[in-house]
Amino acid sequence: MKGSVESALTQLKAWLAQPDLPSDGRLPPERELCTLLGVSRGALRKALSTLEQDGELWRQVGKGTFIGARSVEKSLSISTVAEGSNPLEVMQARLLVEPMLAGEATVHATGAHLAEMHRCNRIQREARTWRQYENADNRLHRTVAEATGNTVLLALFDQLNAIRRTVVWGRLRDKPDYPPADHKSFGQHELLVRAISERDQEGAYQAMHDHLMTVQESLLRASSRGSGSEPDNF
Amino acid sequence: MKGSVESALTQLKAWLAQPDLPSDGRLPPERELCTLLGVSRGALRKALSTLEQDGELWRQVGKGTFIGARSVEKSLSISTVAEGSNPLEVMQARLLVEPMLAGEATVHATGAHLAEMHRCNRIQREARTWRQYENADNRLHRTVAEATGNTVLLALFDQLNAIRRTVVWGRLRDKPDYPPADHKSFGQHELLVRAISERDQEGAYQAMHDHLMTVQESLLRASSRGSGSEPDNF
DNA sequence: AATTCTAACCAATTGTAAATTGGTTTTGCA
DNA sequence: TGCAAAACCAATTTACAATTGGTTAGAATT
Repeated sequence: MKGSVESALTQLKAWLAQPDLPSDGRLPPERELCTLLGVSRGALRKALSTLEQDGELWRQVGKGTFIGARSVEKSLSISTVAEGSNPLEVMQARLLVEPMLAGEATVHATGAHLAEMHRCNRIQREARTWRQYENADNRLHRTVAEATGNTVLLALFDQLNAIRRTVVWGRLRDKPDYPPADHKSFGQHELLVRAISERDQEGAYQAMHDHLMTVQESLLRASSRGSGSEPDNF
Repeated sequence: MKGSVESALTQLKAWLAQPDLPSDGRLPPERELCTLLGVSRGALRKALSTLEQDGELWRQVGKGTFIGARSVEKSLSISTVAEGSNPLEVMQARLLVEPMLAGEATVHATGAHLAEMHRCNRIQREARTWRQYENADNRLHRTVAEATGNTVLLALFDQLNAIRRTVVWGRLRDKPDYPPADHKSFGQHELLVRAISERDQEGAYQAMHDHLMTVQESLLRASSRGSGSEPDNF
């Protein structure tokens, strides 16, 4: 009959109105529920589908059908994301996000931000250990994010950074002992800070993009070189 | 003999100095390693223990023994970020992030992604309740993030979305009962999906940007109107 | 002829039991 | 007494079967 789906919808709504449904918001599997309501599985599924579009329940393969809104805490775990990712993917995300942050920083950066960036540049030039260089690099990138003046963007950067660290952790065994000598990054970092200082939005975007491109290139070079350590300040 | 532990420590350090140890930093299980080094398990364990106290490796039952420092997962609290933010700031972050995601989606979107986006468009056109409309909107935006094919970008979008929901949580009084009638968003959503379908990167970026601009405008209009409900699908 | 129902199959997830692994205790031996 | 070997324990991973939402093909019904 034609109205079988509507009938199923009615039956389903009536069943959901029951006061004694399980407290975890999970309703029986479709194969049980359809016999319980005396409708075919197809009709039940169409009824469930409309209720899902209304946001009154949500379904997931292998898990079940649940009342209410989907739980959000799914992919917020940094380690979970990191496990399903790889250095190249993180790098490409950085290539999209960080130049945008640099461009935004040109609009909102304060004098304190600029001073801190210059300080990072100086520390990098004078760095004598890899650790010093790396710390200054991290600090510079985060200062750019701070300079956007947007706490949400800063939180996103921190999330990206945490994912990056977790992805790299375990892969990078032995870091070099000394900072890079003939390194492009020196000049690129200074170009970046200059562009932000001069409120050159496009220039800052480009400088950050170029810098991350060289990082990506050395990353690719390293991974193609085999199991060797990943270089640069990735 | 007395110096068996010291012998084990020496052997172990020599083994760790090997250049071809596995890249994940994991050592062979104790039962293998002790035969490998020709020492008893007890002596090996004492040697491992001293190295662990020195922070040169860490161990966990059932997992293994690893070189380096334990990974630390510091979880970034969404509610903390949300408390120090506001709807306008979230909106500006969206304006910077989501058009970029849309542009990237044009490169990597699969047929399944496009089908899902069209489905969201259709549901929005046919929506009869606000909740239906809002669900489809959320779904569409998330599908765009999925279509980037980058799990890190997807995680960042989820983070941004979670912040948005938390920020809006306490401020949104009463939602309208019916979906928007003369709404710009209809056309904008369809423009967006069309641009992604046609692999028009710049067009997708622009469409998402325009869409979010109208959302922001209505948000500003609402907040200037006083304590009234924030409209649209913010 | 069209629709709907049934059954089978698929893919994601969960549940479970066995195997693995670091930590501890017991036993054997010199 | 001291140490090595074995046995045992608990946390974790792995392998595999069972469950569950999603899909498709063919039979059944109208």
